Amino acid sequence: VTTIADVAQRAGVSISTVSYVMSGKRTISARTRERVEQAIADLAYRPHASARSLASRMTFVIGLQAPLRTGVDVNVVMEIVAGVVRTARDAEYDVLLLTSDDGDGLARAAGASRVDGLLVMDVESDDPRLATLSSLPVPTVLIGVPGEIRPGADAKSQVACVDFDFEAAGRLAAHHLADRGHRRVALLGAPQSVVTRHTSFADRLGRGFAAASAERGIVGSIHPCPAGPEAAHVVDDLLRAEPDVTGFLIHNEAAMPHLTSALSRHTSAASAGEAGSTDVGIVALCPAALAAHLPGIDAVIDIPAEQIGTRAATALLRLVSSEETEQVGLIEPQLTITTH
Amino acid sequence: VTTIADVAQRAGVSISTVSYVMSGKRTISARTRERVEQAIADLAYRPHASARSLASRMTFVIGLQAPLRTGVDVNVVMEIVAGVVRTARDAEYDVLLLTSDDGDGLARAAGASRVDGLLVMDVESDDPRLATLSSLPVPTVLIGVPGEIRPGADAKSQVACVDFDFEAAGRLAAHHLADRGHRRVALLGAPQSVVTRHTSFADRLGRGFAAASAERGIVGSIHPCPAGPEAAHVVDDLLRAEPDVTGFLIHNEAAMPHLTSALSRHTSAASAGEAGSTDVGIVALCPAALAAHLPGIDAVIDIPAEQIGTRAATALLRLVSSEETEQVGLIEPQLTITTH
DNA sequence: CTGAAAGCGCTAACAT
DNA sequence: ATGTTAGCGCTTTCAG
Repeated sequence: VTTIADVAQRAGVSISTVSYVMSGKRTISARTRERVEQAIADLAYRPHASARSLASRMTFVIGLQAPLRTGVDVNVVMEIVAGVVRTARDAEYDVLLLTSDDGDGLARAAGASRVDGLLVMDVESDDPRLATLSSLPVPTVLIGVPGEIRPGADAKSQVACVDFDFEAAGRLAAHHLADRGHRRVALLGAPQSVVTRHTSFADRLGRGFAAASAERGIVGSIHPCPAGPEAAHVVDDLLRAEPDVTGFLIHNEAAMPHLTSALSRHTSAASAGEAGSTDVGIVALCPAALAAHLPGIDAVIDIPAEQIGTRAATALLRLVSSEETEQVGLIEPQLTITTH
Repeated sequence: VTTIADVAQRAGVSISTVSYVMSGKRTISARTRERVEQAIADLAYRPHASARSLASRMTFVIGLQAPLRTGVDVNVVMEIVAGVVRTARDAEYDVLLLTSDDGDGLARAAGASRVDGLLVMDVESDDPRLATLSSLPVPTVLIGVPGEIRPGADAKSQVACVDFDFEAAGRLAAHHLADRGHRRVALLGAPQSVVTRHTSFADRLGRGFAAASAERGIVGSIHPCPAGPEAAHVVDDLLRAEPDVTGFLIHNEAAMPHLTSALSRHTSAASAGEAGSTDVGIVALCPAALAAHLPGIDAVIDIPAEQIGTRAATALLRLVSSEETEQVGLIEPQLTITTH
């Protein structure tokens, strides 16, 4: 409960001097600075955040709207959040956590001047929040790329966004599988609910995968997968209906272990029958750490989750300081061959 | 950027009247109230959070320190966080997200009067933060139970805490296995790092499991498990060294599928040898949703993660309003027999 | 039942 | 290089 006045008194200076030594916004003689800093330390003084923000019109807080549903992608969400928080902290910012199901959380936080900027995760291709966002009094960065925004489109009035380039990842995987000689490939992806909502990343991944398959003249199909062991049924059904599908891109954290084991089950069954003829290829799209020990995977496309958070937060902090920033920041996918 | 003065002017009343209609702290005539509310709606007025908090000395924000590491327990952490945020929102509070690796985040947030209260997750048995906490200018609730605190101990000056009763869960599981006739039981638990840190829940779970095993005259051993497929090795090694261990309590989200499949592998191998003689029992300790589809599990002890968050937040909000609250709130475990 | 006015603790002109 | 002071937008006495 010590105020700037207490510090000023103890240091024998005016309160503005104290303020200025803290902000560095004007030159202070070494001697006074020293005395003030001493007083601050002695009193363990902490400026009152609300007072500061009322006077300066800066809160040093950013809002982050995250999907706190359980199920898919928890690891990725958590790492992105961690990246955001870390980056914010490095810039002396704190993070206010909002959830996707808190309808007007964004408007509330921004309207009450509780935050200097907003980060929105879990974007959908045709996201209804987009309209609202542009009318908010603070800058916003999306983590995800809504449908209306295409890299290269005339960038006026677009909301800034940052994300992993799922479309490129889909293409990369399809090309890799085609290169390996697979003629029929399948994307085992996000749960139906995610697809139905047109969650941005699922749409983009599918689009890239389909486009590259077509381009290479191979047949690519897309199959939503539920979380947990049920995912194995999708594999079973698929391979029963279309036994000649040999290339797979799997992208579903919660189903990953079940997908790989179901696939390897089929592989060994098949090679037991006619040895050597089965040559299944599996590309996993997930955080590298998660894929590291999964058996049966031929290649991994890493989702650098924390980096996504870092990059988004960095972009937002630039906007907050009214600096320029990329309109669409896509993180390029990288495919790593797994050696067993 | 509309202020309370704008509203007052439009409604033809004084500033204080506007303030009072919003707070309900004094009786207002129906007519004035109506006009003011109309003006508020017309102008889409939002009180400035900092101004309000500077004047009222309340921020309507609580701080939540969460472990954003990836790996163990991500689902549980996320659900707890979701419970906290939801509960806070229902009471018109927002949540400031701090991370465990942000050393003085708690002191900073509290010292700068950025929050009205603090929620601390990821407590260790002998947590160094405890000393600091009691000196902070805001009330605090721990999610987890540090070693010094025992239910029933003289409750002065203790920090309030809320958690799932892991000790009781350990006991419950051991008793269940003993009831089923298992004479040697094993706890396949958290990774080594968590145990080494003396994370509160791991300590308590092990303590309860060991105590109840002793009480029932059966042999109980405890085995940390790494996340991912390596967890299977722990099972293999254990069963090679001690083939007569037949009862298992498994508690490690990230290893769960690998543990169950490793165990069932051994089970079927054994029963192939001498049919009928093998009678393995597995109790899973994890969110019920996660265990729902896992094969080979005989019983589940649910970790009601969201409820933990809800209860902790509720306790904190009571403290913030200077109401009384439980010193130690332990959520009782419940064992459910799984029917396949 | 309603107004006027004194702060809340700080920043940023405006002085010197 | 430092001090003085007018607000920032709101809550809450104090005064009708």
